[in-house]
Parts: sequence; structure tokens; C-alpha cells
Amino acid sequence: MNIGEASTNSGLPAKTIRYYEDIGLISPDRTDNGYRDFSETHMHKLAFLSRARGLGFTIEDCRTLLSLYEDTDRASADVKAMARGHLDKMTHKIQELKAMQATLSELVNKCHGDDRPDCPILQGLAGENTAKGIL
Amino acid sequence: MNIGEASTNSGLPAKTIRYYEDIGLISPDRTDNGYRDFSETHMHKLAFLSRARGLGFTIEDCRTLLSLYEDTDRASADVKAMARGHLDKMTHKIQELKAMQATLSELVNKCHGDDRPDCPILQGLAGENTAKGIL
DNA sequence: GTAGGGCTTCCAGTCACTGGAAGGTCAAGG
DNA sequence: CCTTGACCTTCCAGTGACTGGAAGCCCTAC
Repeated sequence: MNIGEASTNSGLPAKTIRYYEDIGLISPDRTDNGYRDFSETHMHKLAFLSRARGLGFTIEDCRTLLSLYEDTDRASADVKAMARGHLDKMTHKIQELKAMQATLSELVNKCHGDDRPDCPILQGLAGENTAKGIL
Repeated sequence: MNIGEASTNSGLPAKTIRYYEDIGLISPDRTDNGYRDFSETHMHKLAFLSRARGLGFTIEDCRTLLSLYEDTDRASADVKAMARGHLDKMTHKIQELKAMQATLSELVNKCHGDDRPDCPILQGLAGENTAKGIL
């Protein structure tokens, strides 16, 4: 299977697949003409990578996960620890975003949004928040 | 005020302030010895930038916001539209992260996490999800 | 005069791709 | 046999928003 088909089947752009080879995540065979040739095993790995990336794991996490996946002697505790670490980061990120969202929407609600220059959003950003300091 | 003090007062790393000058967000004066010299006005801008970045606005958003801030003829509607656009992106991002979080925590909960190799997390990533397809 | 801390510039690296140029390969149609 | 077009190859550069580090100047204190 050449890269176009591999791309279609895995949902990963061809560029991304080449990049994954570049950084050593996969090493597809080559046909005589130099084209990459993806076996079923490689397709499984691409699908694995696509899912892991889709869950927000970093490339280095994916490298580790792939090696755990291929290591039949792994301890599931190792995988679980990684996943939990990643979950913690996600939870933290969500909290952060929610805090930003809350602050900004408060400012947005205060802004009448017409053609006059008076703007509580800019005032908030400038630190002129006369009410309770939300920033 | 030189860059060290400006950094302390604004909470922005000196490197970041230099970077902001590089990309034309601020243009502090220079003293005879070549050191940057930050006026009160510049410090206000740095504080503004720090808050805007803290709310997740991109650098280009910040550039626009700063110019609106300095334009006393602005329409608050323009600011509000930007802020709303940004809020939408944040909301979207939060949804995305929550979806990842939900999927991954489901897998984590299924994983016993001991020294045996059997691991629902890896199985899920590999697409061997025998239950309802959560991935 | 020398030690330290702070300042300057410039270059390179981060992360995970993504775009584009220049060129080789292959199957179909004329 | 030639061309056309879709595919593939490699390599280089750019993204966003910094961040780290090297090499060297400036200023103050001892």
C-alpha cells in the first residue's frame, strides 16, 4: 500500500506520515521505485498513532505508547500512569481555559458594543477595572 | 526604567519584552548606553499585553487590540466582535478537550493498572475496542 | 582593576506539522 | 512513442510565541 492509500485509510495526511517516518515513529518498507510500502502492521501503527494523537498525547508520549504496545511484557500500570499524567494536564488546561472564558465573557457582557468608543473590555485589559478586579 | 524593572513590573520575562519589540508591538526609547528605557506609557502597554495574552488572545489579536486601545475613535462593537470570536474559539477548544478527557478517562477506568500486560488503554488505542466504539 | 550583575545582539531550538519547489514514476489515451 | 496528469520522492522554509545560550558591552562596588 502506498502513502496515498495509507493516508486515506488512517486519516493522517501523507505529509504527517512522512514526518512520522522522519522522526522514527514508523519505518515502512520501500518498493523498487522508492515508494513507501505500508503493510498491515504499519497500518495498525498509523491507526494507533492517529488515535493517540487524537487524544492529545504528545509525539514523545506516542513513541512510548507504541513501544509499550509492542512490548508484550509491559505492565499495564505503566500505561495507566502515562494516561493519568496526560489526563491531569488536560484537566489543568481545561480549568485554565474556563477561567479565561469566565473573565472574558464577563467583560464582553459589560460592553454595549456599539459605535461609541467607550469599551469595558479595553478598560479591563488596561487594568482600569473599577469594579472588583477580575483580571 | 530598564528592561529588568519593566519585566518585574509587568510580569513579562525580559526575553518576551524584547521579542515584543522585535515584532513591533512596542518601541521603547533607548538611553545613551543603548539600554531600553521604558516610560509609563510603555509600561501601560506591557500590562495591557500581559493581560490580553493571559486571556489567550493571539499576538496578532493583541496588536489589533492595542491599536483599538490607542484609537480614541474606535467603536466598542469592533472590540466586542473580536472578544466574542475569541470566546467562541475557547469554547470550542474546551469542548474538544473535554471530549478527549471523557474518552481517555473511560479507558483509564477500565485499566486495572498492575504488572500484567493486559491493558484496555492500549487496546482502545489499537482500535480493539470490543465494547461500544468510544474512539 | 576586577568581580558581579545587567544589558546588548544574534542564532538556534521548541512542537507538530504544513506548504511549496524541483524532479522521478506510472497508467491511460492518442 | 509521446504526452498528460496523478502520484510519489526529497529538501528547505515557515508557523506561534517564545526560550536558551553565546559573545560581548556597561555599570557599580570593593
